[in-house]
Parts: sequence; structure tokens; C-alpha cells
Amino acid sequence: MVDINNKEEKIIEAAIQVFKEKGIEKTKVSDIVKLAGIAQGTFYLYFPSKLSVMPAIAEVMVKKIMIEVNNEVDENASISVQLTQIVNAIFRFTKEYREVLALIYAGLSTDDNLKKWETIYDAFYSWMSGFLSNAKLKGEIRNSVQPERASKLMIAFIEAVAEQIYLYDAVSNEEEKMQKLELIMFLEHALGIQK
Amino acid sequence: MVDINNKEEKIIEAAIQVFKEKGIEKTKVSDIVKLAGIAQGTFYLYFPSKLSVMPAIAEVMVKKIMIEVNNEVDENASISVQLTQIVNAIFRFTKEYREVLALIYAGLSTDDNLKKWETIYDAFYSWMSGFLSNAKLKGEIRNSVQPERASKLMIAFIEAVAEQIYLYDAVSNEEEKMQKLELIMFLEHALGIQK
Amino acid sequence: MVDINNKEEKIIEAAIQVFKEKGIEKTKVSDIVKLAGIAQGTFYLYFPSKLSVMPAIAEVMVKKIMIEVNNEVDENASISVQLTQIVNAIFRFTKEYREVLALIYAGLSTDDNLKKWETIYDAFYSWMSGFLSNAKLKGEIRNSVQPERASKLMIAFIEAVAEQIYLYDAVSNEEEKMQKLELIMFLEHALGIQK
Amino acid sequence: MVDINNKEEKIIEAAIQVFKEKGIEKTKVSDIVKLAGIAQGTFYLYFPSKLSVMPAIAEVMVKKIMIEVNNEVDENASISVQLTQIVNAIFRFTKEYREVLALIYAGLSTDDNLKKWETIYDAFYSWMSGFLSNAKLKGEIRNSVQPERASKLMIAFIEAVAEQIYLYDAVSNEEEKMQKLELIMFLEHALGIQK
DNA sequence: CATGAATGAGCCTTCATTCAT
DNA sequence: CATGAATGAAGGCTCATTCAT
Repeated sequence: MVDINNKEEKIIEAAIQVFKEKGIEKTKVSDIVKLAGIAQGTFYLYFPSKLSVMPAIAEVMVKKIMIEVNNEVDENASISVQLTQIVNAIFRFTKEYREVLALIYAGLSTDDNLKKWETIYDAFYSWMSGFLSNAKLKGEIRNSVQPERASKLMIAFIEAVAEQIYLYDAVSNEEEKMQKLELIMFLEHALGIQK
Repeated sequence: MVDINNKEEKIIEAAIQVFKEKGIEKTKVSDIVKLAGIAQGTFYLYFPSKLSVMPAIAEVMVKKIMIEVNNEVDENASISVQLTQIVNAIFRFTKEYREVLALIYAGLSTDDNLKKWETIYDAFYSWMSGFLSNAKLKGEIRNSVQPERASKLMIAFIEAVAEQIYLYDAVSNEEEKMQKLELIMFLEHALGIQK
Repeated sequence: MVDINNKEEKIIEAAIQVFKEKGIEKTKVSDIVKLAGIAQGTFYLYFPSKLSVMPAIAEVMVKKIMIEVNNEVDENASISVQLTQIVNAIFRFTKEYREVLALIYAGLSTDDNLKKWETIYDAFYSWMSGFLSNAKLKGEIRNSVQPERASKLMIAFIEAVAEQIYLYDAVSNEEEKMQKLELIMFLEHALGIQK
Repeated sequence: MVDINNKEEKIIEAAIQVFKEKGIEKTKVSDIVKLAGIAQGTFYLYFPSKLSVMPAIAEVMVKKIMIEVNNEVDENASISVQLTQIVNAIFRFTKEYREVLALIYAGLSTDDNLKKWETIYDAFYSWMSGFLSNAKLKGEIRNSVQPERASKLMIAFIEAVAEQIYLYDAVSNEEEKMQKLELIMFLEHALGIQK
């Protein structure tokens, strides 16, 4: 009874794995099922098409990043330190899963029915919104910050920079570090954090 | 001099058009050549493969966005107004070409040899960097801003938010406006603009 | 005694139904079992393969047509009237079950081992043969008619015309009626019926 | 310039050949193209799908049968002899191409858009109609025969009996001959031929 | 007897690319 | 330079059948 949806999870994990290695175009369903240890036809019992795994992958990705962030952020640290921790967590995650992330963007825009993206991110937005609300209550950030909207901005911002660095640029470690610092400074000013 | 590379341009424009309408996966070379009004084989006289149009498209896209920005930004306006103008231009452009942009990301990451993205954006980064340097010289933004790096951050940021709104969210006009205002406020604080 | 072979009958009836609606190619075993309200595997407890339902269907079809004919034909009517009744019955039946009939032909010729067609029609041939013998004894049809053979001719003939009208032609009601009259006249002359 | 549509004809001929040998289900497009000596993809330049060859085959079949009939019938012979010749031609043809004929029925009813059957047969109907009109003018058949309609009846009748013998029954040569004679007698009476 | 999840061989079709004209 | 008919490798998907429960 333990492995309800066992196969579905296996497929998703295998898909993430293969996509990371081969890219979306070059990944065959046969690759996925081979790694998942199931038959070709079984795939289609759980997903109607190759691309339809994408939303499921996205969901898993969001869960992963939230775990990452939760683990990294020290609740007792200062807002400034916490901000750095958030950036670190997102950067680490983006670096680890850069290919998959690119795939999700491609896959989601490729497949038709998918404006699910927003829904998928909801949990992360909520978390970030709570983080900002809290900081605002404590007077650690400027009062004009609107948590709901700012949370979306922040996530979009940090991820975009991380992707710029890890997906599109080929940047030295040194430069990577400098960019990250510039980003954090940007965010501190944007949020009106007083150090 | 007029129709030097006439066919090549036709192909690029046709490709942009078809990609906008059908997405990268579903676009066939035959669609492109049909719209370009040339023969199937002719395509391969100008581009070695389907994906190799991507960098060319990207280049055109960057040209387009810079024209857009240059047209929008009033050199005599205040920095704050100019910032809004930049955001407006990028938003308008992203809305118009959202599919193509997604395709470029996907296409560039799909194609193997291409980390050209950076190179392609160089002109835009330079422009933005100049913009920031200038503002810094005039003391309109905080002195700690590092123009080279900040320009990348800003472009990534504004584009990411625009994409979030136009690609992934299905957002009301009202909410779109509010998000844009929040973004501008964010940027003003980030850059330390004094109003 | 009531639901002996209950499931088998359910399968056959469901198969007829689905075949009528979807055609032989597009009918999946899963469609049949769904309509029959049984599990996929159960199908194979009663039939060794998909095509092997065909003879069973054919048998049911023949039973149906004989019921139709028996109900229609008035034993006390004149031979001429009876002939019309036979034609009417076969026409009605063909119209109702045209798709299934086409399927039976296709199915029987598709499946390898089956020249069972003849056997299946035997009962109908016998009935018609008896009908002709009887008429011959009573001197209502020409004496040279050979009942055994003529019965096959008649059935083939009437069915063929009905199929021509209902399967292949898209014919007006008026024309349908005229064709039927021409057919009956044909048969009357062929059998040498004196009116 | 001679081989315009060369490939299309090759495909049709190959399809007829392979269908005759393997049946419709078991025929792969790859079998057809192999025999036609062309590439797999080329098939789809001429036909949109596997089943769409069917109408083309049907057309060829009708042409073939008309050639057969025209060759067999002696214009100067008596109507009775000519009738026998028509039956012989159709029987011979049906025997030769029984599998293909069965396939056409199956194929036409399988594919959707096809009530083309009637159109395809038009030429044959016309020929037979002319044959009957002529005989009627010469007073060789009963005056009440309506050539247009009777031509359809006759073709349906003769073909149906031939198919019954060659497709569905497994009949001895002797019985085959007897059935044919019974059929001719049937037709003679039906048409009111005076010998 | 009944189930239905799992299987996997197999085929149709697509489409980027080539090359003879 | 231009053409577009021809190519054929490649892979997504189906579905009849099986078998452990």
C-alpha cells in the first residue's frame, strides 16, 4: 500500500534525470521508461503524452526549491542575512537544475494548455509573501512594500539573475560572486533594509 | 545594395513570424519557406540547419528592443521618468514577442554550441550600462551602483517580470498596472533614486 | 439457467453495438468490455482473440434476420406478397445493421481460419429453400427453379441490392422505393411468378 | 514526361499486389513502398494516409473489370450468349481479385469520407445500362425493364453471387458451374429473354 | 471465475535534409 | 543561385494480450 503512485513518481524522477542529461528534444520516451524500469506502454497509463510530464516536473521542482530555501534560511538571523540565504538557496538550486529549468520553460510554452505555471508557484509565492509581511511588521523593510506583489518580483528577479549566470553566461567564479553581491545590494536597497 | 541578403532577411522575418504563431516545436522548415516565398532547398543555402536561424532571430530581437527603448526614452526627462519609460518599452516588447523570446531561450539552450546569448545582448547591456553611468555621474542614483553589473541585473529583472506577467500569469489589466508600479518602485529604491 | 453464458452474450451484444458505432478498425477491446461492464481480462475468458467474436456476431445476426423475416412473412398471403415481405424484411434489417454486416464481411475475411460464413447462413438458406420448394410444389413458381441453389441466389441478390442502397449509395427515399420495386419485379420474373 | 504520376501508379499497383497477398490489416506501408521501389516518405507525398489508397484502388479495379467485360462480350452474339459472357467476365474477375475486392469493401467502410463508391462504379453502371437499353430497343428483353435501375441490380446480383462463391463458400468446381447456370437462368427469366 | 494494471512489439507518420535538374 | 521532389531515420503512441492477485 506504500507504493501508491509509485510508478508515477518513478516516471517523474526518471524524466527529470534524463531531461537533465539529454535535453528535451533528444529525450525519447524510451529513455525515460528504461530508467524508470517500466514498460513503454505504462508511461501512457500515467501521462497522456511526452510533454505532459512537464507540469508534474515543475511541481516537483517548486517543492525542491522550497525545501532548499527552508533549510537554508535561519529564522533567527537578521533580515539582511536571511536575504543572502534566500539568494544562496535559489542560486544553488538553479545551478543544480539549470537544464531542467530551461526545459520547463521550453516545455511549458511548447505544450498548449499550460498556464498552470502560476498555480505551481503559488506555494513559493506564499512563502515569500509571508517572509516579507513578517519583515514589514517588524519594521525591517520599507513600509511601502506590498508583500503579495513584491514576493513575485523578488522570486522573478533572483531566479532571472541566477539563470542569466548559470544558463546563458559563461561566467567566472569570481564574477559570479560579484554579481551575487550586486544583486543582494540591489535587493537590500529595493526593500529598504537598514543595516 | 538594396536586396543584398534579401532572401536571408526574408527567412529570418518569416521564421520570427511563424515561430510567434506556432511555437518552436510545431514550426516546420516548410512553414518558414512558404511564408518567405522561397523553395525548401533555398533555406539551406543560407542556414545550415533549422536551429541555426535562432541566433539570427535573437540578433534581430535585440535590435528591435533597442529601437523600442531608444524611441521611448526621453533624454531630457528625469531619471525617474526615464526608468518608467524603459520599463514600458521592455514590457511592450515582451508582450509583443513573448513567444519568440521563449523560443530563443529554448532554441539557444537546445542548440548545442550556443552560449552566444551573452554576445547578442551585449549591445543592450552596453546601452543600459551607459545609461546608469551617466545617471551615476549626475548623482541621480546611488554611488555604489556598479553600472556594468547593474545593467545586467536590471534587464534580467524587468524582462523576468514582464515574462511572468505576459507568459505565465493570466493577469488583469489592473493587476498588470499595479505590478508595473511595484516594479518601478522597487527599481527606484534599488538604484537609490531620489525623487 | 437464466444467466448461463450471461457474460458471453453481454460481450457479443456490446461488440455489435460498438462495431455499429465505431467500425471495426476503430473498435478497441477496451470499448467492448466497457460497454459490457466487465473487466478487460474477462473478455479473454470467453473469446481467444478480438476477431473471434466475429462468428458469434454473425450467428446472432442470422438469428435476428430470421426473426425479422418470420415476423414479416404472412404464411397465408400469395407468393407475390410474400416475396415483397421477404424483401422488406431483408431491407429493413440491412438498413439497421449495415455497419455490422460490412464488418462481418471484413472480419471474416480478415480472420484467417474462417470460411464459416456458409455454415452460419445455413439456417437462413434452409428456410428460403423450404420457401421455394413449397412454392414450387404449389406451382406458384416456375418448375425449373432449383430451390437449394436459388435460395442462395435470392439471399445474395436481395442483400446486395440493399447494401448497394444503404451502404454505398446516398439515395433518396423515392429512388429507394423505385429500386425496391424494380428488384421485386426482377425477382418475380426470375422465379416465374404468375400474378 | 512520360512518367507523370508514375510514382502514384506504382504505389497503387504495389498496394493492390501486397493487399492481395497479406490482407489489409497485415499490410504495412513499408511493404507497399518496398514493392513500389520508393522511400517511405514518398508514399505520403501522394496519399495522406494508408487507407486513402483505397478509393484509387477501387477505381483501378472498376477499370479492370470493364476491360474484362468489354473483351469478353461479342457484340454480334445473341443477348443470351452475351449475358453468359458478362457473367463469365465478372466471375473470372472476382475470382482473380477476390481478396482485393474484400479489402475494398472493408477499406471503404473503414475510411470515413467514402461514399465515393457510387461515383467509382458509374462508368460500369452506364455501360450496363446501355447494354440493357440496346437489348430493349431490339425487343430482346421484356419491355418493363428500366435500364438505369436494372443495370445496378444486375451488377449487384452477379457480383454478389460471384463473391458468395469465391469469397465465402468453399465450393467445388462442379457446384460452381451449377450455381453459375442457375444464376444465368435466373437472369434470363428476370430480363424476360426469349430463347 | 474475475480483475485491470502492466506489457512491449510494432507501425504510421513526420520532417529536417539532400541533390539532381 | 534556386528549386522542390524525394529521402529515410527516428520516435511517439496504440492496443491486443497476459498474469499476478
